Amino acid sequence: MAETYDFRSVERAWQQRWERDGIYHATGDSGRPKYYVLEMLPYPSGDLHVGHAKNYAFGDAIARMMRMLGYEVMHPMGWDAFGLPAENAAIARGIDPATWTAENIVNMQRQIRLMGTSYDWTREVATCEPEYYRWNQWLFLRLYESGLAYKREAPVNWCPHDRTVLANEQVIDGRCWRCNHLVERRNLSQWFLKITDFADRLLADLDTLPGWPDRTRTMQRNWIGRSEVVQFSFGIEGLDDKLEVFTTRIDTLYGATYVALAPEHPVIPAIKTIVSKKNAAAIDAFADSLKSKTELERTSLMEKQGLFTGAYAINPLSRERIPIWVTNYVLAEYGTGAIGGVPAHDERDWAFAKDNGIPIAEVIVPPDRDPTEPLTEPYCGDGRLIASDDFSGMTSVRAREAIAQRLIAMGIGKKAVNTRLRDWLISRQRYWGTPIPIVYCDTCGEVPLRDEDLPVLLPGHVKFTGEGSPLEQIESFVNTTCPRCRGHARRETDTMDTFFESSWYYLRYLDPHDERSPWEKPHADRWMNVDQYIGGAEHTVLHLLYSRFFYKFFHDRGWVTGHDEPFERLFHQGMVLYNSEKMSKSRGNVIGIDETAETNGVDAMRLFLLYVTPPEDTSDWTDEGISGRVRFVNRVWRACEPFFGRDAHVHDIPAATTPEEKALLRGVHVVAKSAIDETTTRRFHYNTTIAKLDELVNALTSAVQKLPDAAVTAYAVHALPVLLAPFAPHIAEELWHRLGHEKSVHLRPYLQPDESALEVDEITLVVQVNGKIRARVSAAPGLSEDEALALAMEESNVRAQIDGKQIRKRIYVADKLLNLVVS
RNA sequence: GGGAUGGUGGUGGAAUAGGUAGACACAGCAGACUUAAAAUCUGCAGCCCGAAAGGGCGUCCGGGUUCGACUCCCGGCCAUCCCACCA
Repeated sequence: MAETYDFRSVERAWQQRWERDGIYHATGDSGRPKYYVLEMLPYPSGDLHVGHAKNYAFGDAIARMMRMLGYEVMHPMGWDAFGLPAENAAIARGIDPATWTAENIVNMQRQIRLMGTSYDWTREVATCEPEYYRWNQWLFLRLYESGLAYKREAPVNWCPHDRTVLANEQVIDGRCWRCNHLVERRNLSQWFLKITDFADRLLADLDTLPGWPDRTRTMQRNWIGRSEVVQFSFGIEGLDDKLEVFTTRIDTLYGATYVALAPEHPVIPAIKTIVSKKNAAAIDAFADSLKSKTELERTSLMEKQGLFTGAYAINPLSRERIPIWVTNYVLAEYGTGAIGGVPAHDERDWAFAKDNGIPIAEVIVPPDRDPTEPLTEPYCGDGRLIASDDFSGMTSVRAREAIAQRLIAMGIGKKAVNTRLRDWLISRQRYWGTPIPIVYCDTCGEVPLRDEDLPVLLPGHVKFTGEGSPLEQIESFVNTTCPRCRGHARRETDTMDTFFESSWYYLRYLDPHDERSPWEKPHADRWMNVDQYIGGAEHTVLHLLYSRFFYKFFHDRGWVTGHDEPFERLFHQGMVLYNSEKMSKSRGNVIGIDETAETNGVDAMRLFLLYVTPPEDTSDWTDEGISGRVRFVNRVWRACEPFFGRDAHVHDIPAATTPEEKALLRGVHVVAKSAIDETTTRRFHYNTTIAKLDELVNALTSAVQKLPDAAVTAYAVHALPVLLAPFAPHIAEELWHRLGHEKSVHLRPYLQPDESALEVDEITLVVQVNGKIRARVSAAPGLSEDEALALAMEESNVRAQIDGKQIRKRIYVADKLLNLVVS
């Protein structure tokens, strides 16, 4: 009685059964080797679409494969639940951020369950729960004690109308995204984490991560931006102050024709005292004109602008007197905020000097051609120095060392390492985040809370006026007592950047209900490090760098041991388009999980997402494409259906006699080999495995017609659910039970490929003459070279090609190819 | 400007130690079943010449190494992504 496959009821029924039986729970004491596979925890934004589904289908396939290969698999899921969208929903629609977030979590949990994923839900965490964020605060206190958390003034984007700090993403064309007022740069007192202390290790240890994509490692290297520099000082004519600058090209020092300062440079007030009133006023006006500009505008979008201050610096080696300028192109936040301008040998300095009438001056390191020929563009390469006193004649490499030593000997220079990486600003003047556990006491000043004071609870049901941080306006939150002197104190009202909690959540999963510590070390010892981390490439720098920083801190404290990197292997899955276009709500072209599960089924969706492209590539969701996988699922069902209810507990590999039988048996083992190889090599190109599954099902469909009683056919039917289990878990389980098996197919070992089943008994020998294919002959494997030659010579085509010529050389690749070189 | 990655039929892709290019699928065409359609099943299919046998060309372009190159090397072009005045 043919019944069609009713994926809707089958899929739902098995999801409930798996959940009830807890088959994906990792206890940690199974005695099997561990494998920790982790997908980046999602932000609970509302609804999932097939782009998310690709990530989960992929991670789940790996988790299921590893389980079936004998590992105890840690596969947790949770919610990166603090953040701005919840607060915006609160402001826009009057919903409490906690409520909005909780509703989204419920919905997304449902959707992720609906995908039939094998998460261990007993380990679920949500970062907005006090049970989670109290450990944020606890970790903050440990960082504070270690001197790694500190407060200082920093320039930030400030909207004068809304009286709040804005994230860079909230500044659109220099204006506030909500009120459209011009955004200013303002110095505010902010909390920072001293990630720069770890710069050298974060850089060097990238070499210990061969399982990361090269591109990601390169980007982190560039982001950290380590350079070895010489730092030295110019004297200022008429002042005792020294002007610290640094350079990677100290060999060009004799070519400096000006010094350029950032407008915020601390020496500027002193300079204003020694120049004319007119100059001083001009300096202020210039600084004001840049004040409203964001860093992006000041650097990338604007022309290089500058103003001569009226003051002069003295080149410490040449003793030349050179003008001091203020400019927009020198960054206050990088290095010392001042540079020596060498127009002849630096592109930016060249452009600036030309625009502002500053002399290019002498060439110090001429290019390899005629040194008397004037430069038409800056020369930035190395060379042999001229016009540099006793350094003349040296190569750039030698001169860099010699000049550095001279400056050091003069007591005004040193070698230093500079990084582009800046300390991590974690303060946010927002409500929906972890309160920073610091109070400001009227008498003791800045005081950290004690561990027993934690958690500092985020007050609920706050009013959003849209002006400033809501926490500032809640008296009962702000006013507190000092843990040191019991006097009056005010709480810090800034909250933490949400990247703080996502920098260590992978450890909380291991011990999610612990009330005495963020995690107990034995759990970390059992499960760390994450063996395979999966997530989007957009987190290449921030999240992955912060997590590495935190893990190194934990390692230094002895809270984790082993390799001091959290993620051994990293995989960036590609995104999903719909008909080659980005999915977006405004376009109305989002393919949701609910709809596609309803119309096509979850197994078809999972198979399609794994099949269209290798997982790292961008895939294109098309209606035709998904219907191809729906057809495949139905074909699987039809092939197995005649065997339902038959007593056929087939486990041993049956004898296969005819070529068709052998091919079918081989097809089964080819799939098993492919699935296992893709997993163990960590290539994860399951698209090729599924293609081989297609071939197997095609062969099986015809075998069910032509060889319904062959032992091999029944064997293949019973093998199919096992092979399919990691990729299409529902139909695999349903078939498995219909075929008469009791236990879940997901608790079985994967099918082990058998060498003799994989053997072929006929090969195609390719015969080439001078590298061109002239014939293909079938033969039994194991041909000798002479036998191959004899077979080749039976082909009239081959004989025609070598007729009248001499065979000069024979190349024989066993069972594959014979190439005859003739002339 | 710097860096990374990639360029294969109408389409997505396969070819993972240099050895049958285009597996598998989608779209297409033809046939079977059907009153018909859908579904399903079978077959065809890189391009050019040829009735066929067969031949020529073919993995962005140009060179090179090799008996043999999608694969390795050199030079170019194009695309995508990331960073971009970092001294």
